[in-house]
Amino acid sequence: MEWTDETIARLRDLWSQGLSTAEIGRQLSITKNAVVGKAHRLGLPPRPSPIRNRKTTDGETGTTEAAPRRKSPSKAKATETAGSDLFADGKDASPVKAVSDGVEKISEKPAAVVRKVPSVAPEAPKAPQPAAAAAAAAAAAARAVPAAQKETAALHREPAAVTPPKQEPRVAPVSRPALPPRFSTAGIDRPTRRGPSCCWPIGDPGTPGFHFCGATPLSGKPYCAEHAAIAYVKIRDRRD
DNA sequence: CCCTGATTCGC
DNA sequence: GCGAATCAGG
Repeated sequence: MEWTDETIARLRDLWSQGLSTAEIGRQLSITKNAVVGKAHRLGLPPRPSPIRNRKTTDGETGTTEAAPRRKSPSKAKATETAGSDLFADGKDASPVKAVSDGVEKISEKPAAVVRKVPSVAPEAPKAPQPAAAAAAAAAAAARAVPAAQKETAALHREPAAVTPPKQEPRVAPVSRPALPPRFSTAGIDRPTRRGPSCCWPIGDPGTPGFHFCGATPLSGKPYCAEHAAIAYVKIRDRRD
């Protein structure tokens, strides 16, 4: 992973918006582990952890030993680059758009939806805490959507034709080259100019045409005026 | 099971 | 510094 200014800016932004690490990872086409790891290294404020504070400031139990770790890390590491050729050949993800046309509601850019939800609070768009809370709630809501649809599908299940989707609710159940997100930002065009630039994603992350807006952002915001309007205010029909 | 974030530690 | 493996709670 090449941590450019843009990716770091996006990480920071998405992180502060309260998106889950996995969600951020999906947008950046990296794993949640990478997101968390980088966030820590950047000293980003930790968000409410689902687990208990394993380490209190002080050793209190003393017997806090549970050291079963590592099995064969190098093995998993080795396969890392092997799968990348999946989309390295001529086949790109061009059919994605066409196929996803009818199902994009439940699969395309879930975070984009999330991003504009907290904007429904016109009073305090600046307040970090409420915004983060709203974003978190929105994220939960976004997750609930596909889940609800899954439930509905289950309820109306036909005895004849049932295709067990198993998981991946965010991904269209239709045949599509399931995004091969392993795509470094290396090939993505980035602003030649140094300094702040709008990091609004254009296109689908991980696909060949993906790039960032690159326009001059509002001061203090990671997006330009146009995209900041979409990101922070107004719930509107957005078309890329 | 699924999800989440946190931590560890080989690279 | 990076991130997969792992842990651990909901």
